[in-house]
Amino acid sequence: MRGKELRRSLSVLPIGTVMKLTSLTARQIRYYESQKLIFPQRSDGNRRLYSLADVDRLLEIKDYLDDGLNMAGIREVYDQKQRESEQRKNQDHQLTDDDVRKILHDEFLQAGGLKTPSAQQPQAPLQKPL
DNA sequence: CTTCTAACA
DNA sequence: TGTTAGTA
Repeated sequence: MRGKELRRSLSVLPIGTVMKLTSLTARQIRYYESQKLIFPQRSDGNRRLYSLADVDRLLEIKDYLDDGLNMAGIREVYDQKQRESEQRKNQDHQLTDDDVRKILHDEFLQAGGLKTPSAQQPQAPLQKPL
């Protein structure tokens, strides 16, 4: 269900290939990395290895540059998106007061033997959908 | 031959 | 950003 995302994240492209795919110079690609806009992996003898996701990101960076943004500005955009996705992760694992109330209530019924664990229909989900 | 880091007539 | 030097 996500084999494609996995392959998009596989870092196997040398900088030379990325140059052709993005029309950027090696200098620029390395510079953007120094500005923390991309994080290619390293391998072999300290050589940079890029993923297709990295290539897309570089293409995206080029667009932002055309829109007049500087390195710091682009980084803020990505930092912002990263913070938003982190909040979503926490949100999924945070139970609302109502959820806690329901869980406690269900456990109480089970402990009292007034209800069979098999006939559990209105069980509170452990986590909410996105 | 390709890539890397560091540096600048 | 370009470019070059000296490596790995």
